[in-house]
Amino acid sequence: MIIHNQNFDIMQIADSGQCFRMNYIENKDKKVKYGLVAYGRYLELTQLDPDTVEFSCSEEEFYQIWEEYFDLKYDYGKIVNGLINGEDPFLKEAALYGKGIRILKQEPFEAAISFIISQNKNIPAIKNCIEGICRRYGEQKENKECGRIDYVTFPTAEVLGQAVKEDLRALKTGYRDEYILKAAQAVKTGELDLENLKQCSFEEAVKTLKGIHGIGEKVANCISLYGLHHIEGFPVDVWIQKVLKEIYNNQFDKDKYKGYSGIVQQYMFYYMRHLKSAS
DNA sequence: AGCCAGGTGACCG
DNA sequence: CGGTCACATGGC
Repeated sequence: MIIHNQNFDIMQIADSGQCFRMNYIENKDKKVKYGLVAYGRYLELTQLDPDTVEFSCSEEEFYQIWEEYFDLKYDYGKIVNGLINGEDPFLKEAALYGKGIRILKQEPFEAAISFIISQNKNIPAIKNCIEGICRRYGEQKENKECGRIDYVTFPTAEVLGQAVKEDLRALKTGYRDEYILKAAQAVKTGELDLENLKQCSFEEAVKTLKGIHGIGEKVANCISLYGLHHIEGFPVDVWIQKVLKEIYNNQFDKDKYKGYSGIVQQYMFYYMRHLKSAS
C-alpha cells in the first residue's frame, strides 16, 4: 500500500515526541523504515521518497485504521503554507522544518497513561518505561505480513488497573506508579470515560482529565491533543516554555491559530528541539 | 558527576 | 492566584 502526500514524513513523526512506540528499524538505499504498534496491530512504514510512504498492511487495514491514525484526510499543506507565507518568522521556519509532521489519533487510554509517565522524564526514558509496561501487561501477538514479527500491544485498562504498585515501580515508573494505577482504575470502572471526552469540548475534556490525580494542565493538553484529537490542545512543556519566553517574550497568542493551535505547537516543539541540539 | 527531562501535588503567603 | 519544593529515575 503506497501513499503519496507532501506532508507525511515518518522520521519527523517518530521524532516529534507525540508517540512513544514508533521506532527506527533500518535505512536501506536511503529509504528509512520505522515500525509501530497501535490499535493492537504492528505496522511497518518505509519512506520511499519525501512525498511517498509505503505501508506494510493491506488496503483494507489502511483505510480501516491507519488513514485515520495518521490524520491523512486533513490538509496539513494548507496549514504549513499559511505559516510559511505568514507574518511570524519563527513559525515560518518551524513549519518549513517540520512540514512532514502530523498529529496522530492515538488510542485514548494509551495516550493517557503514556503522558502521565512522560512527566519529568526525557523521551528515551519514556519509551523504555512504556515498552516495559507493554511487555509486562500487554498482549503478545505475531505479525505475519512483516515476517512473523512478535510484538506486544499496549495493555488495556482492565489489566493495568489490576497491577500491583510495587510491580509498576519495578518498571521504572518512579513516583508515577500510583498515578498510573489510579488512572487505569478510573478508566476500568468507567469513572473516567475517555471516549465520551472525544465528543465533548476541549475545555470540558481538560477539566475532566485534570480531576485525575497525576494529570495536570500539560498532560491534560497532551491527552486531549494526541489521544482525543482536540486540535486546540496546546501542551506547554519545558521546550514550549523556552519558545514562549525566548522567542516571544511571553507575548505569544495561540488564539491567532484557532482551530489548529495544536499543530502550531507541534511545529514549535519539533523546531526548538532541533535548534537546541544543533547549537 | 551532575544536571536535566514533553510536570504535578502539597504547601505556603 | 502565584512561587517554591520534593518527588524517582534514567539519559547524556
